Amino acid sequence: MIIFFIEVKDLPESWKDVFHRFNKKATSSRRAILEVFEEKGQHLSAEDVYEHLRAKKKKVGIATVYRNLDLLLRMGILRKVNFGDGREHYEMIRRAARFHHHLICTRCGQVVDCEEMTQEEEEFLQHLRKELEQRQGFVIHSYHIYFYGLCPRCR
Amino acid sequence: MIIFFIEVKDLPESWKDVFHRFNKKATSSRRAILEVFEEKGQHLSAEDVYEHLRAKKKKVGIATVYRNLDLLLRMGILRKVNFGDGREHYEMIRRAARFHHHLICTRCGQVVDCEEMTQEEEEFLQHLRKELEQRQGFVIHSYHIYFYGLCPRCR
DNA sequence: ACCTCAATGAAAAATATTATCATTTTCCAT
DNA sequence: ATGGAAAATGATAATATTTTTCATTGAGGT
Ligand SMILES: [Mn+2]
Ligand SMILES: [Mn+2]
Ligand SMILES: [Zn+2]
Ligand SMILES: [Zn+2]
Repeated sequence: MIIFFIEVKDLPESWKDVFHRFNKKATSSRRAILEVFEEKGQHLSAEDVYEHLRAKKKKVGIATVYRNLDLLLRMGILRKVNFGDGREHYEMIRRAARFHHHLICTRCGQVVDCEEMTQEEEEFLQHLRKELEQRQGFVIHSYHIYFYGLCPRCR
Repeated sequence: MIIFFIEVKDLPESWKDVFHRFNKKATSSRRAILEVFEEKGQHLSAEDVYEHLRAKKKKVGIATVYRNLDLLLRMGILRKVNFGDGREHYEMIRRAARFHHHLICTRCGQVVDCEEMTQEEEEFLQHLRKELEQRQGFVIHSYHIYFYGLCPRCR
């Protein structure tokens, strides 16, 4: 019985292994931050994360939030997105979820994820990427497309 | 003779007309800022512009630089680009120059313009844009592709 | 259980951007 | 050209965001 209890408690936390792989400690702050992203979704600023943590009665200093957002970024767990509102936002990169772009309303700031990508689109971007790698001598790890316009309510 | 002189002096300054069209005054600060972009090229931060102005002995307050970068942005003369370095950069949108994307080295921060776009690429992006407009109900005015990776020296 | 060093919190500092307001400049009507 | 209204500017203060500092805490290996 006790063994069973331990198992179900530890199983969802393969984050522990991820941190270990990076020689980083799986601290409660780090887990709590990841939990916020898993529960509260995308496009969170440092302040957003900080507020969500407070709401959950998990006290984490704002400096620690910044430090760990940067760490998770370097670990490839988060990616940084910029919507031109003067602060950085982060979202989780899930292997499960499709890669996506962003559609931004330049009037009200609304952000929409563009998830569906056709096979054709996928191929095209791979092609463009290869071409750029050759032309510029870069190794390209990722890309990000932002579309700007007016949302249904603002147009 | 005099008429000729006036003509060649005023001709390059159709900026005057542009400002007039927007009911904005063609002040010396604004012209000086545009001159910096014409001479010093792309990817300038507010501070960069400010420094270039000082170097040219043209004294413009930093607040005025910020105000006018924003104005030129709204007028569609500049576009804002973000390379994840904590400050906003601006570059001129020239009808003459080709639209371009950016390739960013995530280690050293180097930024490369990707200018050449094939007919195929152009068509593809128009297609994607149309599709998104339908699907999301947005009107899309522009887009921007960022590629991230390692530059030849950092790879 | 102990020990070491990474991680953290609180606060100060550094950066970047925006707001305020008195003064100056532009530009339009005379 | 001159005068005047209104916009634009400069200096500075204020705000917002992110980073640094450093004493204390806690994670994880032994
Ligand atoms: Mn997203
Ligand atoms: Mn560019
Ligand atoms: Zn909108
Ligand atoms: Zn590099």
